[in-house]
Amino acid sequence: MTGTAIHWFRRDLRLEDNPAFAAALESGARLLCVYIHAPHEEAPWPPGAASRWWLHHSLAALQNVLAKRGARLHIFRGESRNVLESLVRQTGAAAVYWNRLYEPAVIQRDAAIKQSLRSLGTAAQSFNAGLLTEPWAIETGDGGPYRVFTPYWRKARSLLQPHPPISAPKRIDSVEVDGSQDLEALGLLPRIRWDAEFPAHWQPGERGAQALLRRFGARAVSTYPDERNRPDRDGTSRLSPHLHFGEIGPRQIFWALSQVARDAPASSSAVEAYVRELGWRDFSHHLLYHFPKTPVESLNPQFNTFPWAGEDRHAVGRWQHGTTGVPIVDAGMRQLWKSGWMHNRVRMIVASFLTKNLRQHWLHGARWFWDTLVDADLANNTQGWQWTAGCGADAAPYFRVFNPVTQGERFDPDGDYVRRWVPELKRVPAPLIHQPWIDPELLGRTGYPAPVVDLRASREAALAAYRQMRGES
DNA sequence: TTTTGAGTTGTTCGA
DNA sequence: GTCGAACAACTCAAA
Repeated sequence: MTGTAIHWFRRDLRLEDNPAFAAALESGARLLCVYIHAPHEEAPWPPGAASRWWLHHSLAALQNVLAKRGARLHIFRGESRNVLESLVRQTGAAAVYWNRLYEPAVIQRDAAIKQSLRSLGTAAQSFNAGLLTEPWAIETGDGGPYRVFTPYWRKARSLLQPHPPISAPKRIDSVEVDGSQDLEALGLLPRIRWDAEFPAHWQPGERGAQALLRRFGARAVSTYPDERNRPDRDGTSRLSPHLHFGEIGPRQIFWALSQVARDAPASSSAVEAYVRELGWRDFSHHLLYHFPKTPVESLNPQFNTFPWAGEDRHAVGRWQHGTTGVPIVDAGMRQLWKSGWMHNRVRMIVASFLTKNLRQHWLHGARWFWDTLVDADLANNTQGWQWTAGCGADAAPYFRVFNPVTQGERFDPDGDYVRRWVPELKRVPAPLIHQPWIDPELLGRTGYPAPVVDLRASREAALAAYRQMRGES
C-alpha cells in the first residue's frame, strides 16, 4: 500500500461506474472519502430546498454503502479549497480525485483548486462521470459550439459507443481523519415539513437509481415514445434526480438500454428515443458551457426588449400554488409541490402558461422550479425555460402557445391526472374536467376558482407582444 | 463565399 | 371529425 489518495465526492454519489473513484482505488493508495458542503460556491444558484432534501438522503445512502465496504464518508463544510488543502497536509495525500461539473461558477472554482493543489505538489485529476459526451468534445465544422439540437445530436450520436460499467469495489482500504461532521449538522432538511410526501415517491441514492433503471429497461422503455407524453401514466424513467446527483450516470443507462435493444430488437427504436433525451441533457450542458450567461440572460438578445407584463405577484403566486383555475396547470404545480417533480409534458404546459398567458419573465418560473424540483439542474432548467419562452437555442417559434385545454384533452384524456392532484375536481366528468368554467353552476359547487386569465385573450396579447418585439428590432 | 436544406414537443381556421 | 395550410422569417450548419 503506497500513501493516501483523496476522493472528493460532489455530484457523483455512487460507487459503480465512478471513473474518478475507480482511478483513486486503482492508484493503490489508501482512500479518504470526502464530501464538502459549500453551497455559496455555487452562487447565484445554490441548491434549492427540494435539492437539499434529496442531497441529505443521498449522502445518507452513500454513507451506508461506503460503511459496508469498510470506508467512512467524511463530511465537512466551509471553503472547498481550504478543506482539501488542510486534508492534504494532515494525511500527506499524494493525489486528489474528482468528477467534473459544468456550471460556470463551479468550473472556475475547480480550476483554481486544481492549480493550487498542483502548486503544492499534489496531483489533481478530474474525470467525466456525468455526461455521455462533455461540452467541448462536440464541435461544428468551424470548431464552434452547436446551437441546434439535430445536427448536434447527429454528430454526438455518431461518436457514441456503449461501454460496460466499471464495477463497484467490494472492499475499500480507507483512511480516517478527525473533524468530520454529522450529516444532520448540515441542516439540509426543511424546518417546515412540506417534504412529508416525498419518501412515498422517491428513494434517493444509488440503489434507488438502479431499481428504477431495471424497472424501466424491463418494461417501460418499449412504450416510451408514446407513454412519455402521458402524465396520467407512469411511462417515464423518473431517473432525472438520480442523474443530477450522479447516483447513476448516463453512460450506465446507455449501456443497460443498449443491452435491452440487443436482446429485443423490436425495442431498439424506443431505446433510441430515450437515448436521444439523454442527448438533450448533454446538449443543455453544451449550451451552458459555451454560453455561461444563459442562467440569467436570454440567449437570443432580441428578448432584452420583450414586453413582459411586469412582475405580477398575485398571478405568479396563484401559479406557484396551483390555484390558477386552469386544471392541467394546477395539477402540475401541485404535483411539483407535493412530490418535488413534475411530468415533462406538464412542465411545458405550465411554463407556456406563465411566460405566454401570464407574460411573466421566464426567470420567475426558473427560480420557482429551482427551489421546488428534486431534479433541479442548472443546465436543464435554464434550457427548458428558455426553450419554452422562445428565447433559447432551437427554441419553439413564437406562435407556439400551448392551449392548456387542448393539451389536457390530448394527453390526459380521461382527466385522471387532474383528479389525482386537484381533488376539488374529483367529481367533474371528463368532458368538462379541463375547462370546468364552461358550466358556472358546476364550478360553483366544486369550490375551484375561475381562471386567472382568459385563455384566448391572453394568447392574443402574447402574440402581439412578440410582434412588438420583432417590430422594434 | 454562397447556397441550400432544415429546424422536439402547437394552435387555429376553414374546407 | 379530419385534414392541410397559415402562422415568420431567421439562423444554423454543412456542402
